[in-house]
Amino acid sequence: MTTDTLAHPETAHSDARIDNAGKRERTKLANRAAILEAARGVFADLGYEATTVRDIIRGTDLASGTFYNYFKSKEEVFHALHDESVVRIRPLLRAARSEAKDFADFIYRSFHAFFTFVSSPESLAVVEMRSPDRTRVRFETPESLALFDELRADVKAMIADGAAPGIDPDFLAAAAYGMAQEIADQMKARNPPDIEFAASFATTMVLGGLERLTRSPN
Amino acid sequence: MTTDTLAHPETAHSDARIDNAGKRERTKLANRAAILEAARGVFADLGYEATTVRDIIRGTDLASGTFYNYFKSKEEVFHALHDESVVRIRPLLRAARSEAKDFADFIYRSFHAFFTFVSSPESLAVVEMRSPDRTRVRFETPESLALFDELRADVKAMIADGAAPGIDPDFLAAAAYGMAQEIADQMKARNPPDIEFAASFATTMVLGGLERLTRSPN
Amino acid sequence: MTTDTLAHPETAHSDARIDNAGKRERTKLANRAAILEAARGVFADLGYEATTVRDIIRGTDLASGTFYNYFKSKEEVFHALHDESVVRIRPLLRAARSEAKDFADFIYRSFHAFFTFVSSPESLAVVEMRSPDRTRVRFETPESLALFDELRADVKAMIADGAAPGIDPDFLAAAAYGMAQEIADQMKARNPPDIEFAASFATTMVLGGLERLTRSPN
Amino acid sequence: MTTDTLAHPETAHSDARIDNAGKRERTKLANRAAILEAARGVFADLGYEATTVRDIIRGTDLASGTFYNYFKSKEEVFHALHDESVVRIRPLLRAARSEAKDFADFIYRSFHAFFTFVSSPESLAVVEMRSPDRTRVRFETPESLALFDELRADVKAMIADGAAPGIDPDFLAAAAYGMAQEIADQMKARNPPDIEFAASFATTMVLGGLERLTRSPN
DNA sequence: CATGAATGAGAGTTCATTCAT
DNA sequence: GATGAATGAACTCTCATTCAT
Repeated sequence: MTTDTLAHPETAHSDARIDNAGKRERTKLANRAAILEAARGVFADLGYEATTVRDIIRGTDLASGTFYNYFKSKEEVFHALHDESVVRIRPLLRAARSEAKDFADFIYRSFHAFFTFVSSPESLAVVEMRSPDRTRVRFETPESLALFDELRADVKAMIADGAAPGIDPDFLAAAAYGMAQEIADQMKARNPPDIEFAASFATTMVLGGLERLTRSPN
Repeated sequence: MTTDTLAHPETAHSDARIDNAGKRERTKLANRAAILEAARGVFADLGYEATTVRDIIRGTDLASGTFYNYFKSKEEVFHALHDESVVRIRPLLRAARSEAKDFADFIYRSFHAFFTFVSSPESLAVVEMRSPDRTRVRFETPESLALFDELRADVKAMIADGAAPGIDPDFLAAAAYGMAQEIADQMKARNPPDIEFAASFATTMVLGGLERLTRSPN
Repeated sequence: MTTDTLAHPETAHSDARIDNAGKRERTKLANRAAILEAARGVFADLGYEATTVRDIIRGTDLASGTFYNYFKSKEEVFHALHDESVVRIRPLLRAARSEAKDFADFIYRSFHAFFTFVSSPESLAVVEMRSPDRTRVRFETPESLALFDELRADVKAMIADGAAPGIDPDFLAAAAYGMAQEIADQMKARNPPDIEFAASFATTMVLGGLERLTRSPN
Repeated sequence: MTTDTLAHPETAHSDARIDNAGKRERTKLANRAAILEAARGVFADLGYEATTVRDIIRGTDLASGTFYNYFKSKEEVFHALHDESVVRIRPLLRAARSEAKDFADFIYRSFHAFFTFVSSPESLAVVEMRSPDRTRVRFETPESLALFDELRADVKAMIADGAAPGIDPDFLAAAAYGMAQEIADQMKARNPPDIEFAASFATTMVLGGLERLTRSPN
C-alpha cells in the first residue's frame, strides 16, 4: 500500500505538473480578476478619464507592465468591466421576469431588483463626487450602463410581445431608467431607505404612464 | 441757446453710447465669447474630461496664454457655460408656469421648454461625455441644483394645492427630472429631434403616473 | 491788484505748463523710485530668479507695461538697484574713512557702519528664507554686493597707501567681508544686538590678522 | 563530497557577487549618477535658480520623464548633491582634527581640507549662482549646518581647553566660517587656485586675530 | 507716456505604453 | 508571464515682453 504511493512517480510528477498548470491558470484568472476589481473601484472613485493605469495596478499587487498582459489599454479594461457587469446583472432581471406573475409584477420586480442592487454597498451603479464648490459630478459606471442596456432590451421584448402596443420602446426605457436613477438618489437620501416604497412608486408611475399612453397614444 | 444743445443730435450721442465700450472692451467680450463658444463645441465633441485647455484655445484664434486671462481652468469655463445655460432656461420655465392654462398644460410646457433648450446649440446638455463608448459624466452646479429645487417647489406647491393629494413630492420631482434627462438624450439621438413628441410622451407619463398614484397611493 | 492776477494770462499758462512739466517730471522720478523700491523688497523676499516683473509692479500702483518705460528688463532694474545702493553706502564708508583718526579706527568705523547698516530695519543686506525643510537660502542683494565692492576698493587703496604692505588685497577684503556677514548673523541672533561688540570683535580679528600677516607674510 | 563544494571555486562566487546587482540595478545606479553629475555641472554653470530640470536631463542621454524616476524635483537633486558633498568633507575635517600636532596646525589643516574640497570638481560650492552678474544664493542644508555646528563645537572645546581664553566662541566660529567661504571664492577665481596660500592666509588671519583678542579681549 | 491684454516660448510634470531583464 | 524603469508626447500653467489703445 505504501508502495502504491511511490509506485507511479511519473503520475506524481504529472499531478504536480497539472497542479502547477492549474495554479498558473488560477493565477492568471486571479490576476485578471484583481485588475478588474481594482479598476471597478478606481473608475467609480475618479471616473474614466481621471483614472490612470497606475491607479488601477496600484490596487493590485501586480506590476504596471503586467496590466498589458491582460488588457490592451485602459479602454479595454473598461469594456471588460462593462461586459462583466452585464453578466452579473442579467440573472437578477431574468429572475424578475421569470418569477413575475403578471406584467405589473414584472415591472415591480425589476425596479425592486434595481433598487436592491444600488443599495448594496458593493454597488457602484451610481457614484457621486462632490467637488469643493458643491458641484455634483455623477459618473455612470459600466454597471449602471449595463443595467440600462438590459432594461431596454427587456422593455423592447415586452412591447414586441404586445404588452404595451404602439409605445416607443426607447423612450419608455429611457423614462424608466431616468426615474430609477433619480428615485434611487431620493431613496438613498432617506434613513432607512425604503426599497419597497421606491419600487412601488416607480412601478405605479410606469404603469400609469403606460395606461395613459395606450389610451391616447402620442 | 437751446439750438446749441440740439446742435449735437441725440443720435450722435446714441451712437457714441453704443460703442462707448471702447475697442479694448469689445475685444475682451469677443474673446471671452470665442472661448466659451469653442469650449462648448469641444466639450460636446470630446466630453468634459477628455477636453484639454489646448483643445479649447485651438478652437479660437487666440494664443494659449490668453485662455488664462479669462478663465482660471477648464473647470471654470465649464461652470461659466453651465451657469449661462441655467440663466437661459430659467425664464423659459417661468414662462411655462405663468402661461399654463391648467395643470396638464403646465407640465407639457415645462417639458417642452426643457427639450427645446437642450436641443439648442447653446445647450450644454450634450456635455454628458461618452467615453470610451458610453460613460457619462453629469455636472450639477449650484445653479442647476437651484433649478431642480425650483422644480421641486413647483411640484410641492401643486400637491399642496390639492392637485395630487398624498403623493410624495420629492419622489415625484425626482421622477420627472430623471425622465426629462434621459428622454432628452433619446430625443437628441434621433434625426430630427421631435420636441413635441418628447414633451408629449413625458407629459403623458407624468399625468398617467399621477392619476394612478392618486387612485391607489403607495 | 486783482487785475494783476489776471494780467499775465500767458504767465499763468506758462506757470501751469512748468508745473505740469514739473509734475510730469516728478511723476517720472516717483515712478522710477517706486519701481526700485518695490523691486528691492521683492528681490529681498524671493531672490532674483524667483522674482517676476509682475511681482515688482504689483508693489507699485503702475501697470505692467509701464515697467518697460523705465527699465529694459528685470536685469536692468537689478543693476539700477545695485548702483543706487553703492551711492547710498559710499558716504557712510567715506565718513568712516575721513573721520578716522588712525587705521585701526578706520577699520572699526567701517565695521560699525556695516553692522549699523545691516541692523537697520530697512536694510536688505542679508536676507534669509527658510524653506519648509529647514534649508537656509541666503540671497546677497545689490546692497550687500555694493558694500563688498566699496570695501574692497577701500582695502586696496589702503594697502596701496602702505598701510599693510605686501598683503593680498582681494583676500583681505574677502576675509573681512565674510567675517562681517557671519558675525552680523550672530549679532542679530542675540537680543539685544550689540553693534559695538561686533564691530570691536571684527576689528580685532582683522588687526590681529594683519599684524601677523605683516610679520610673517605668506 | 567536499570536493563537490569546491567544484565551484570561490572566485566564481566572488565574481557572481560582484555583479550580482544585476543589470537593472547597475543601470539604475548609473542613471542616478549621471543625473547627479549633469546636475552638478549645470548648477555650476547657471546657478541653482536658473537651472531647469530640462537643462539637467539634457546633460544626460536620458529622457525627460526619467528624471522623475529618480528625483521629485530640482530641489531634491540639489539636496542630494549637497549631502553627498558634506558626507565627503566631514572625514577630511575629522582627519585634520585628529592628525594635527598643535592648535595652529589644526587650524591650518582644517582650512586646507576645506579649500581642497571646494576646489575639487565634485564640490558644490560653485553653486553660488551669479545672476545677473553677481547675486549669490547659498543653500545651507541640515547637513551643512551640522558641519558648521561641528566646527563651532571644535572651537568651543578649544576655548574651554584654555587655548583662547575669554573669547566669544560663536563669533569666532562665525568669523572663521565666513572667511573660509569668501576666501574660497577668491581662490577659485584665480588660475591656478593656490590652496596652500589660501589656507595659510586664513590661518594667519585667525591666529593673529586670536592673539590680539587674547591680548586685549573685547 | 500709461495701460493692461495678447503673445508664445518654455517650465514642471504626468502617464500610457514598451521592452530589456 | 512578471517586472518596473525608460520613454517622450502632451498637458497645465507662468511670465517677460510687446503693442494697440
